[in-house]
Formats: sequence, structure tokens, C-alpha cells
Amino acid sequence: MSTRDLLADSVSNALSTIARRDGLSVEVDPGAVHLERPARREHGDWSTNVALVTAKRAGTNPRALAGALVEQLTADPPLHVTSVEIAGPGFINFRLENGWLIDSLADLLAQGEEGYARPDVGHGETVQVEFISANPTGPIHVGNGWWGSYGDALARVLDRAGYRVSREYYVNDTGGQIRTLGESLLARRRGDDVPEGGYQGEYVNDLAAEFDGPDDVTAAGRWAAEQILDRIKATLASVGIIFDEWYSQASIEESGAVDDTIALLAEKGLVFEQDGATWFRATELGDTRDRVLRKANGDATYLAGDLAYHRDKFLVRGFDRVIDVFGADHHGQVASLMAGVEALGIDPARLEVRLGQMVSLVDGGESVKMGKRAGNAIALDSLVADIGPDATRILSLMSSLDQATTFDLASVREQSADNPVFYVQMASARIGGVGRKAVERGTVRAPLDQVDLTLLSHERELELIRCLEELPEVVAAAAEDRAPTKVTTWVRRLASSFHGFYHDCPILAEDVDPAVAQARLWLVEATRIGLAIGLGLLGVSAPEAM
RNA sequence: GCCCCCGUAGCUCAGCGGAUAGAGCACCGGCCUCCGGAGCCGGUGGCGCAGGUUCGAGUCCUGCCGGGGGCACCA
Repeated sequence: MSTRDLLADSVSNALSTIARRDGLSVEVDPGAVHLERPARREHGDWSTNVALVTAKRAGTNPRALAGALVEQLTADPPLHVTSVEIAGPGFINFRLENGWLIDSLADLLAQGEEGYARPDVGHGETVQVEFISANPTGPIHVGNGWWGSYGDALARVLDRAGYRVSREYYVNDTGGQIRTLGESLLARRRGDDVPEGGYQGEYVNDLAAEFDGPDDVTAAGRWAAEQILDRIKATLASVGIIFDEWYSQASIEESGAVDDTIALLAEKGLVFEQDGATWFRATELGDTRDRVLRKANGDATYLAGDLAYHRDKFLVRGFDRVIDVFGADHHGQVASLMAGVEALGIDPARLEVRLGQMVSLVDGGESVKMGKRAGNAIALDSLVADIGPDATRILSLMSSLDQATTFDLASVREQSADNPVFYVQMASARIGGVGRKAVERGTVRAPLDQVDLTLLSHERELELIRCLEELPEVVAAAAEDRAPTKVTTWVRRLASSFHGFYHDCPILAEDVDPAVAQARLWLVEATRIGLAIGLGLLGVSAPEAM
């Protein structure tokens, strides 16, 4: 049992003992009671606000309740606890002897990279994460890469936190955009200008030179989309983003699922005809206006396909939960999607839509406008070529999805040594260096049960263990909040703790006590495990040398 | 007009309702006969404004001011 759980149990037991004894009615709101590591070391190792949040309803004041709790806890102190004190308005602060940290280190080493930091927040729930889903009408841009890194890292985090995860890319391989792409391609092949509103990029020229099919707009469009999709797959693979499923919109339309979905909505009285089109009465379910499902020309709208698609996700494939990651420029479709999902009899709480705010690019102070049709978007490919896949991923996972970020291409290009990825990977490389140096000096790491970890008592060593000890909770929070960024923050902190330790605590130097060296070698191994887990969740490599 | 996101240090960003708000870059000053100095240590500097809820607000609520993105028979 973790120290946190141990303390939580003790506090809870002490509270009910006091409540019984003093006849207090204690109603504890479990979400409000926190057991946390104080930001300031002089406040102890652990702290709880339980007295502050329960005193009022118990009909007493926080400091009085805290006093009683302290008395109770002092009489029967939890493992490793050396003192319990009241502080400030009614916090209860615990001081522990270092044994609790040594225990957590031993625990980490026993569980290893596979087993450590696997909090079960998902309880085996199945969740589909759909992300990127950029139209295959041109190369994907940096924004797609940003949100893609988020989606992929989120999937990794959820997977580690006990969800059964499937990653999916919805391929818009049908409809007007594909026709426009086909027209652009054929125009280029004839040597004409691309028609108004068509795709202007270089890649259209390249594809036109290759295309030897007939003069059929749809066939040309589909062919081009396939080529482009192959490139998108290769680009994403280069930054470590792999999908379980590439789901074709055309296949949904051809299967008749769109017609079925519209029929289903019609049965519920939510469909009407107007101006030759078929409409969904979305206003009945909270949308701002009604929406067209089938256009007057007979084509299904994007929404109709999307509803059929979501019906497939929930009702056919049976995911417990679906997380759609969209760019903020698709915000407008959320309300109608939610309305449609609810109309189909699916609990809308099972669908989460996360909107990625825009990534604006500047290049040496010059702002760069992104637009696929104009062909001037910064391709993810070119960014990766500039700064590498690891830097691309960690930079995109530094800020939260809600934060519109500004990214200066020039600054990363010119001073890439200042890039945070180097700082973290330096820690990884130093760990590799320790291993190499140990071999060089003929030092062998002894089996763990023959090593005295309690020799780790330097403040740098303890701080490093404190950081490692937090990882399971960081993973849990990242999963619950759908915020893989929390892992990035933690990894950077771990790297910082490790650099400090490395600087002040020699491991293999001549004058280090061999027993201390052994304990430190295991601490280095624990750090390697922590870094491997953390960087693995971010999709960043942990090199043994740089 | 309506909806969503964001205003935190000079810049880019962190910050489960908790105690004295953090990091990187930039700037100033220290540390290499020592396992990787791409590192370590110290300093300068900040929550857009006004109310409210709370024992406690950068965090929650309302309004205002700024910035971004939406509001198609396009996807």
C-alpha cells in the first residue's frame, strides 16, 4: 500500500473515531478531502485539508477538529510518521522518516518499467480516440501534428491508466472536396490553372505528372486522395503516431448506414423536408439551428455521414466512450454532432469532444498563414525535417490543448540546443553514460536484495525519489483530465532532479563508498525506468547516448 | 449578435480550490585537475480590470476590456 493510501486510511479512521466519541456528524465529501505533498518542505512531507473541509458541517471549527485529529494520530502514528502538526488555518502536516521514500523506491524497482505507474482509472473501459482525421486533399500541417501528438499521447496515457484504447483516423474520402481535388488534378494534367477554389499546392503538380488514369473527376480525386493518404501515413509514422483503424467515410456511405441513420432519426420525428433537402430538427436537442442531412442534389452532408459514423462507433462497435479530438476550426460542428448522438439514443456523456486551439506559426517574427487550398501551410514534414521527431512531439506537448500557441520556427531551427527535448534526453544519455562507465571500470550492479537503499540520504537523492514516487499519480491525473501535458511537466522535473543528483552525488568516483555506489546505481536505474515510462507516454525516445 | 478557447515574468508556456505562483529562453553573477558543462548554483522580474462564492481564488461564478476560433444544402 502506498504511503498516500496509508495516511488516507489513518486520517479517515481517526476522523470517525473522533466523530463517534464527540457525537459529531461528519459528512465527508470525498472529492474535497486532499492528501497532498506540500509545496514547501518546511510544511512536512504530507499534508491534509480534511479539518478545513469538514469542520463546518461537523459543527466545530477547523483548528479544534485538527487538534483532535492530531492527538488521535499521534497516539497511533501511521508507518514512518514521526510527527503530526497543525498548521495555518487547520492543515494537518505529517513528517515522515526517509524510510517511506526508500520503500517507494524499492516498490518502483520491483514493479519495473512494465508494472510501475499503472493506476487503474479506466477499469477496463473501452475508449476510442479519434484524432487528426485531416482530409486527404493535401499534406498535413503543423496544427495536425500538434493535435495529433496530443491524441496519440492521450491514447498512450489512457492505455497505461487501465483503459482499452483504439486510435482511429476518419478518412474523408468522398464528397465535394474529393471532386475539387480531382478537378485540380485534371486541370494540372492539361496544363491549365487550377479552377477557382481548387487546390494550389505543388503536390498537385507532382501528382498530376504521375496520374495516368481517365479524365474522370471522381476517379482522379480518389486516386489522388489515396496517394496523399499514403504520404500522411508515412509522415505520422515518422513522429511515432500509429493508428489502429483508418475508417473510410466512403465505406460508411456505400454500406447504407447513412440512409439507415436518417431513417432512424425520421422514426423519432426529428426529420423534415424543406426546399428539396432533408433536415434534422437539431434545435429540439439544443443546437442553434436545424441542419441539413441530405442536400437537394441528393448528396448526404458531412453531418449525416458523421452521425452514421458515431452510430457505428457506439452502437455497432460498442465503445463505452469516444473521445474526438478536433481542431478549434471545427468547433461549429460540435453542437449538431452532440444533438445527433443524443437523438440516436446514445448518452451524450459518453462522447467527449476535445478542441485543439490553433497553432500560429511565426518564422523569424514573420507570421505564417496556414491554408491547405492556398498551398502555403507549413507541412508537418518540413517541421520534422527541421527539428526532428522528438522535438516536434515534446514541443507540441508542452502546452495544454486549450492554449493557442505561437511557435517560432526560426528560434527552434537556430538554437535547437535550447530545445527542452535536449535537456530531458541529456538525462537519458547521462544514465546511459553511467552504465558505460560502470562497464569500463568493472563495477557490476549487485542484486537489489544485497543493496542497502537506506544509504540514500543526500537531499538530492531524496528529492529524486520524491519525484519518481509521484509518477503513478501523474499518470492518473493525466488520464482523468485528458491532459498528457502533465506528463511533460513531470518528465522535465524528473530530468531536473536527476541533473541535480548527478552533479552532487558521484556514483563511480574512486572515493565513493562501494555500498553507496550500489545504492546510487539502483537509483539511476529507477530514474531510467521513470524516464522510459514518461517519455514513452509522450512518444519521445530515450536515447542512451547523444 | 450568439457559442467555444485564452489573457500568469521582456518572450514561450506550467500551475488536482490550499500555505511565500513555477520552469525554459533572455539578462546579471558564480561552479569544470571530478561518472557527458547540451549540466549545476544564485539574482532581476508576473496572475488584464471589477464584483461575487469560499476558512482560503491564478484556479469556480457574473460583468467588462483585450486576443484567437466558430456560427453553410464545405468538409
